[in-house]
Amino acid sequence: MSLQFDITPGSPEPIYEQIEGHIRRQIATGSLVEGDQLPPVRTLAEQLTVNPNTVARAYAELTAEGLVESRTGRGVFVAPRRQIFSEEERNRRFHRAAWRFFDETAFLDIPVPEMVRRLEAAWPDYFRKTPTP
Amino acid sequence: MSLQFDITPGSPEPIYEQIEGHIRRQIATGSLVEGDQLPPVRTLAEQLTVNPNTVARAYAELTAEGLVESRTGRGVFVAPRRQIFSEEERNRRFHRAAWRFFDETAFLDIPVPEMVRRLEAAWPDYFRKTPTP
DNA sequence: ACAAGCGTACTATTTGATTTAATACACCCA
DNA sequence: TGGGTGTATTAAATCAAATAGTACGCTTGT
Repeated sequence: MSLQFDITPGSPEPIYEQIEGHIRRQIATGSLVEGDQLPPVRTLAEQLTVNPNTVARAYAELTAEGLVESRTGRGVFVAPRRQIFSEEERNRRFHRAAWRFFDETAFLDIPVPEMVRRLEAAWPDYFRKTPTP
Repeated sequence: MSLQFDITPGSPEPIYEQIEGHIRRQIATGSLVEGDQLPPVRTLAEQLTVNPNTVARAYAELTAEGLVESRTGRGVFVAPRRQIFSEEERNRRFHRAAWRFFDETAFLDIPVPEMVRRLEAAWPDYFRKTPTP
């Protein structure tokens, strides 16, 4: 697959994290499914005008997370979707995410019920982004 | 006030952002209210074992946001709570916060209704944190 | 008027992460 | 065997974060 996306070189978010983010989202939304091959390191690097090491780093971290699998000499493939985190870890992560969300929206003066309504409304939009063609 | 909190030096989040975060949260939750004076730059710097410049940077950004006001020669004080952002900016920020939240929770395998329920449950907990004594 | 306490500004330096660069190696498959 | 794959290594360049030290101007209380 060609993995159509661009990166923002000047961004405070490191390039390798941007790459991870794009791929995570594509897996989360089903644009990439189990068994799909990611572009070769050198190919994606050329496409993004970026050093192969940077792409390799992104792939390595996704591999460490268990989201993708690297089959040596063959390529990197989307892993079967399984329970990645323990119950405790999931709670920790949810808590962190929720607090960050509150931190970022506390000064928007949006009442909680309205906030929840807008979140529910935003979810399908997030999920439908980059739909499978 | 003494602003009891610590910072994590090894963290990927810069120290000045950690300081901003703590103060923003205290304002958001009412632990700090309009007119309250923040600790002097040098005092907070000593308390956190951090360079005064780092604290000054945090204060400067909070001032730029309009959350606090610097009265020259007197100190930095919590500003009157007003509408800080335009409608458009508020929407932009909500959208960004929502997407980041989805990014961070997409692999937790929590169904959306459960997610919303837990968010609503977490809100009072967030708000009651560090209550006014 | 003075001194103490406050925010602010400036320059210089250190430190660490990010990114690029250039190789090199091992594996898989036609 | 050869081309394509992931991976490892070392070196260098770049940039933001943080520290250090100093200085200036403002306000307040004496």
